[in-house]
Amino acid sequence: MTIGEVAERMNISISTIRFYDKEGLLLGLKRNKGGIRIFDQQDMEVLQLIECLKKSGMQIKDIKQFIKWCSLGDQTLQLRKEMFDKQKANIEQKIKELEHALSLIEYKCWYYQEALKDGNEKRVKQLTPEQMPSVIQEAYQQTHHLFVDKG
Amino acid sequence: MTIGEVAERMNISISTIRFYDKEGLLLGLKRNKGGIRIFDQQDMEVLQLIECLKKSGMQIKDIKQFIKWCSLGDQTLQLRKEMFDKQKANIEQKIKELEHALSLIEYKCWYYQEALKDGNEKRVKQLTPEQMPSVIQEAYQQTHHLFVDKG
DNA sequence: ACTTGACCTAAACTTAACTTTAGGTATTAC
DNA sequence: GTAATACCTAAAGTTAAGTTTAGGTCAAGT
Repeated sequence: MTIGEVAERMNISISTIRFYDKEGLLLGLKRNKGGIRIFDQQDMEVLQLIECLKKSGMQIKDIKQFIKWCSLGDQTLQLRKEMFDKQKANIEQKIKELEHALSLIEYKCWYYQEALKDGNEKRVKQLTPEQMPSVIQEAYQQTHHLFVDKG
Repeated sequence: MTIGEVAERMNISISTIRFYDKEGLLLGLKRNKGGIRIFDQQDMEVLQLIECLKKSGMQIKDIKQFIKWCSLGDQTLQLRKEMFDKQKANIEQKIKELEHALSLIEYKCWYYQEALKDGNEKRVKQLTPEQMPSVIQEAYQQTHHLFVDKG
């Protein structure tokens, strides 16, 4: 496959793929006699791995390091394991933070929904936790130290 | 409180706080006669809200927009609600992506742990899902289309 | 009086991850 | 044969979210 086909299939831009190649993330990528990149199934899989690791918050330079380690064989197994152990902890932490943020946002969604019923924030602002739906109450109790008077 | 005290308490750098102020995120922040910023409890709460929204992936310009809407009163309630509804969907999507990435990473952690027992990847590379621990099997089945031959 | 420390501003710099531009090659379509 | 396409490189530009720098004010301590 050519770069254009890969870009369309995977929904990544052509320039991004070339950028990854330049950065050394696509080790072993073949070219034809004219210098044009030819992608096979494995190259596609590397690209998918890159996208997944990026979504996990890993930086390009670390993905590059990992890919380089892969090419160096068994003596880098320990390093690769440590990298993933660390990344696992990173993701778990991120998920926790997002869940916490979600609590706040869910409270806010409910808050504004109530405020809109009245056209103003007076009533909802004065509600005590006991007067909130239990789902919101939980969100509120996790995050109410964050709430601003202004709403 | 002064900027230095706030920075230390909240573990944000002084320059970041000044940057937020310059960007208009700290509307209504007072100064003393010498021009020095004086923070009260409400300003701290706004800062906490900013940190939380940032962690949720919201951009500074959107946080700024929200804060501006707050200052415009009840006619912006609908807009504020829509912003949070949208942000709620964003976070839920992000959590899903992270959980998917976590599956891959958990598989990788297990993979390298097994590989290290042998000093190479030969055995672990050939295992079928039935031969994996069930937790890993689930992760594998969600993500095995991503795996590269090289490990 | 003078030095120190905490504050101030404006403006330049930084970093990551791309994207855009400018100029060139090679294959296919008419 | 020439025009349109899809590819190529190197280098400059972009954006977000800060950080750093340079130069200045002000209050407190010695």
